Amino acid sequence: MQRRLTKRGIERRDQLVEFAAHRFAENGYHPTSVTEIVSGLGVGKGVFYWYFTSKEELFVEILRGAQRGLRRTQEKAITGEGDPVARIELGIRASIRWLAENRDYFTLFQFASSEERFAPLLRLGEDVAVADAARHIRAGMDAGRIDEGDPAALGHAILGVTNQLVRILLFEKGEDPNRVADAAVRFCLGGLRGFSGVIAAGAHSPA
Amino acid sequence: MQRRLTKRGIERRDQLVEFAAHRFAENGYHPTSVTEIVSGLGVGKGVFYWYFTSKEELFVEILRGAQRGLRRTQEKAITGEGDPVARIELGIRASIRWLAENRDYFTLFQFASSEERFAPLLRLGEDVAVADAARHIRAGMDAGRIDEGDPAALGHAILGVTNQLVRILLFEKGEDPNRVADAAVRFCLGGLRGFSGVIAAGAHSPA
Amino acid sequence: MQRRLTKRGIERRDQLVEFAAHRFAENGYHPTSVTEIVSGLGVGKGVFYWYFTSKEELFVEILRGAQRGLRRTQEKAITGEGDPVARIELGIRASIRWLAENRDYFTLFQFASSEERFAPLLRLGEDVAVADAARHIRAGMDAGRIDEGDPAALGHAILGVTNQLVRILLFEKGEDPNRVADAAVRFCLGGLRGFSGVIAAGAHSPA
Amino acid sequence: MQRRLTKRGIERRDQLVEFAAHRFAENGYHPTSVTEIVSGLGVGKGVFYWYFTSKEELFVEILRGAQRGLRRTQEKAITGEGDPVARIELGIRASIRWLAENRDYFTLFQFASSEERFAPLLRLGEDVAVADAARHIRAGMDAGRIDEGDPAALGHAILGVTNQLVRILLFEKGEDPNRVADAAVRFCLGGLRGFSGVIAAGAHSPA
DNA sequence: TATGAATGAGTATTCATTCAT
DNA sequence: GATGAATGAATACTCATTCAT
Repeated sequence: MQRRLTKRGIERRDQLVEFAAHRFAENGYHPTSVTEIVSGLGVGKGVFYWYFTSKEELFVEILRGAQRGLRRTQEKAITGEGDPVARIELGIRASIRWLAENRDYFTLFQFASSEERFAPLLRLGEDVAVADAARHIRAGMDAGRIDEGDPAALGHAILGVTNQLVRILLFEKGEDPNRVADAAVRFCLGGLRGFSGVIAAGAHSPA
Repeated sequence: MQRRLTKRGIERRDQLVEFAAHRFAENGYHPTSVTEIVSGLGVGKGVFYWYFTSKEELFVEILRGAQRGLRRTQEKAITGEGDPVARIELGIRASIRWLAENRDYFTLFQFASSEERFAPLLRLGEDVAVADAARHIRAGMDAGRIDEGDPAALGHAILGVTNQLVRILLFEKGEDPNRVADAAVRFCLGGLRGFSGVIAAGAHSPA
Repeated sequence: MQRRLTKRGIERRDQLVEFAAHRFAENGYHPTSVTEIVSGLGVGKGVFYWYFTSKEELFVEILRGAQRGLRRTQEKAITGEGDPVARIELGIRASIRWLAENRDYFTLFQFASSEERFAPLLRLGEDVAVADAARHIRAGMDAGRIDEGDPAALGHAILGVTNQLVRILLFEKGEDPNRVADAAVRFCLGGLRGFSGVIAAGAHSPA
Repeated sequence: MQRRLTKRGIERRDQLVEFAAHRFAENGYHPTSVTEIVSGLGVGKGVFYWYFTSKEELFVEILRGAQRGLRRTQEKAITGEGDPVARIELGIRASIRWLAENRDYFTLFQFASSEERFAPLLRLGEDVAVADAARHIRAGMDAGRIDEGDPAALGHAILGVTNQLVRILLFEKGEDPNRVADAAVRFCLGGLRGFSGVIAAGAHSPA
């Protein structure tokens, strides 16, 4: 929706985004009704539709904002670092730090990934982050510091580790973000160096 | 619901479970209505509530069945293998094989993880699998084949890698399950051996 | 909506159609809400959507039924009459009689004609009736009893006269249907014989 | 609403009337929202309620304006013509010409006739036009050029023919206004001369 | 005069669940 | 075991109107 907003309008809009993000994270997207959002803010229902064309649009906006925030944090973190492996490490640490501070958004990412409507948008953001990582991985390979392999796949592996450890160690067990980051970094950098496996690749078990 | 079912009753019930699982995976849990399920099977609504007390109960049952299936596959795969690292590898490969053949369930796991109601049940299953892996990891550490660390955390890291690669490489890019397994195994075994990182652990960036 | 209805179901459905037709006629289609319809019948809201997919569908169904009823009446009226002009007259009289007894439907026709969504359906019915009349008119022309001209246009002229006189004389002034029919027939049969006009055709006033 | 308007105010008001009339005709009165009207003109909502107390008031105003316009056209057309039948003919021709050039208003008349709220106003205008015609008809009867009968009823019959032929021939089939007028005049003048019917008046079919 | 913001009752429709047969 | 019918609270969204500035 394109609307010229006054200062007051911008504030209202931000209020809505923030409050809704919190409720969505806490209660789920579907179970959170528009009525709940507006009455939680003590405003009329029309207010919601003055700022957003639909509940879906609001969610997409929240998602976009969160992705932007995470990405900025990552970029800021690796600025000035030249070593590709170090850049990867810094990226992982920055992501975990950001997620620790934005638990709501992490939950929203989780949900978005499970709905056909939102998953593509989420993937878009993931792909950008993974492509970034892949560039560093490529550089690491060229420098002989990382085993040859598909850089994008390795980037996704890092994403998988990070998300799972954040969910379990950080949010479920309440561990310290830095220790979670240590564990993630250690596993990922080890993973990047690879290991051929006990069972010869190709000698797969029968279907 | 506990009901003594005739043979025909059992078939009906299974039909419902199977059909619903497919629709839930395809369309989402919330967007799929009970009406849609029963009319898709050409039966009346009473049938549904004869076998299940609620839509939620049905979903839980589907989830439980899927977890049971995955677990059995994993157990079967490692039976007879004594080496702990090989057991881990076999477990990873078995999981990926099973997920490749049960895409619907993978999607359902995703969704379950995003709803407060179902997440605990999902975690339960994950914890069992992770505990299994952790035992092998512990054994690997004792044998000096795996770097010291928190076995459960490492187990979760493996889970994270596996799920992400399955989603992206297998389902999104359509790669061959065996090649996906190769990539996952390689990354995970490397990860288990760890790598101390370029930046000294503990020397974290400022919050 | 295709549904196997029990006897009770058919009754309910008929109830809904009848009641809604009355309310639509009395109050207008838009101003009459689904809530009003169901609560007027003392049933839950779901009942409405058990029988109809939408308010619009219900209206279309009402419209179709009314058109069918009018048409049947017209057909029955002219059965057995061979003279084309007499057939026209009988058709006019039958229409007016039917409209007098189905005032609600007349009002609904009026409304339908004013909404882009429903107008085409209405025109379809009108066209059928006009085509019927046009056949008789054609026959009348061939017999030299009606002036040459476009039969369809003449049929529409008859329709226009009939509807307007029904609205004004019958419904507004409350005149007797037979007298209204007399006036309509007289005007229409005169109109069919035509009159060249005082001002020469073609000598049109300036735009 | 009575407000002393500046020149600019009058222009704004006219803009609103014109634009709204077009949207109402195109899209229907109910489906066209005030928001749509003001945003279509690129102004705020306050503007609307500065000039009109309600959407309904605006519609009434549009209707009144249209009726005034049509009436003026009719009056101008018959000015200077003394023969009553010719006056009728000129009136019909003028009406059709005006409707051809004001299709939007024709549609609005249609709608107004179908809503209890607006119908009385519409009838008022119709009655004026019919009364006019009735005077000429009366004169024609006195001069023996038109069959005896109820002049008002005959006036309405003319109105019915005109409206229907305009809708079908002019708007639906896109015929030339002059040819439509020829057909209408011919039918109406014929109708005024009447025809006793094949079936004896009074010998009505059974109810 | 005009704007953007807000109101809140109202709308059509959905849907998990229950009921009578 | 199974059906069609019914429930009614809930949902997302609309819109004529009002208000503060």
